Amino acid sequence: MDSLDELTHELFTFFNGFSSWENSVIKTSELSVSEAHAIEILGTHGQMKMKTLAGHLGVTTGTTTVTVDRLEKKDYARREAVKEDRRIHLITLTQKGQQAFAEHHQYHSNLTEQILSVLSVEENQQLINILKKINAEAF
Amino acid sequence: MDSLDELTHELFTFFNGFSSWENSVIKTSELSVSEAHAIEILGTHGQMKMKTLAGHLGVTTGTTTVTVDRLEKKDYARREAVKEDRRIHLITLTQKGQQAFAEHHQYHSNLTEQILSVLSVEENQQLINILKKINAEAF
DNA sequence: AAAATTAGTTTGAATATCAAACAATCATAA
DNA sequence: TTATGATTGTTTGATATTCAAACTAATTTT
Repeated sequence: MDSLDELTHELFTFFNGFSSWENSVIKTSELSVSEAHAIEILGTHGQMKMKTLAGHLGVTTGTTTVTVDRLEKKDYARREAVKEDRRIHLITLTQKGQQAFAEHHQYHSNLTEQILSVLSVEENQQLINILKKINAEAF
Repeated sequence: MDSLDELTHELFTFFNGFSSWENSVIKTSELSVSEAHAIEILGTHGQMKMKTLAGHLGVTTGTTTVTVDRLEKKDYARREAVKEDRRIHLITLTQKGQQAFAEHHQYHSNLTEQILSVLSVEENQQLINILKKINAEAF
């Protein structure tokens, strides 16, 4: 097996491990996968309009309407009117939504610690360095 | 921002980039996400029974029945009887299914090359080394 | 002011998913 | 060897997810 194949294999094994970990974490919450993703985006980037949220989620605005409806019903988010343009609604996390975001972030930190525990200090630095490069340039 | 937070951020940025890349690749095909996942698992591990496939997919056997029905209808996979135990069906990729798997694998290689292009030879080696450790021990 | 554009919602259809009930087959124990 | 129990996979009924296209309301352009 050449180096390209080897890296491909390790990359996708890693990705799949991450995926199933993420899914199992979400299943412990009261949220669906799409709701959890919306909360993560809103928590990370702050309030935004429907169209921007749809863009981040990679789905249509129609789908996003439904997701935000459910989040609103469960009191994780709310729509806020904008005076300057009454077509626009800013989606904002409620207290409960921010709480859920914080909890989810804690889970992420836990996984990172788990990963760190199998790496040396030097490897940790290498990994940060490499990920920064990839994130900035590769996608 | 401490080192743990920094790594958490880079890890999940990387994971999200990977996710949306994977989804956009699947959207170019005639396959749904769940069908593509099933093909990837069957292509990687070879033929297996429903229950094992369901386990790999992280869904119930009921859901897997539906997925395999569709793959069979589109001629990507077929059920094979087992003489020793007639309850079991081995799910096998057809020629067309293997073709689809090969194409998908090619996409994966392309992404890996894209990632490699922003790394030095040394960083490439570091990344393989680190991923191997994580995949073997962390999840 | 009319026409075109934009933001978001609704609708109708296909797919995804689960839990629970079910049918067929196999294994075990009396 | 039969009766009981366990396993494998399918079906069913319900809810969730998603999209494209039609639609409404508001804003911008001409």
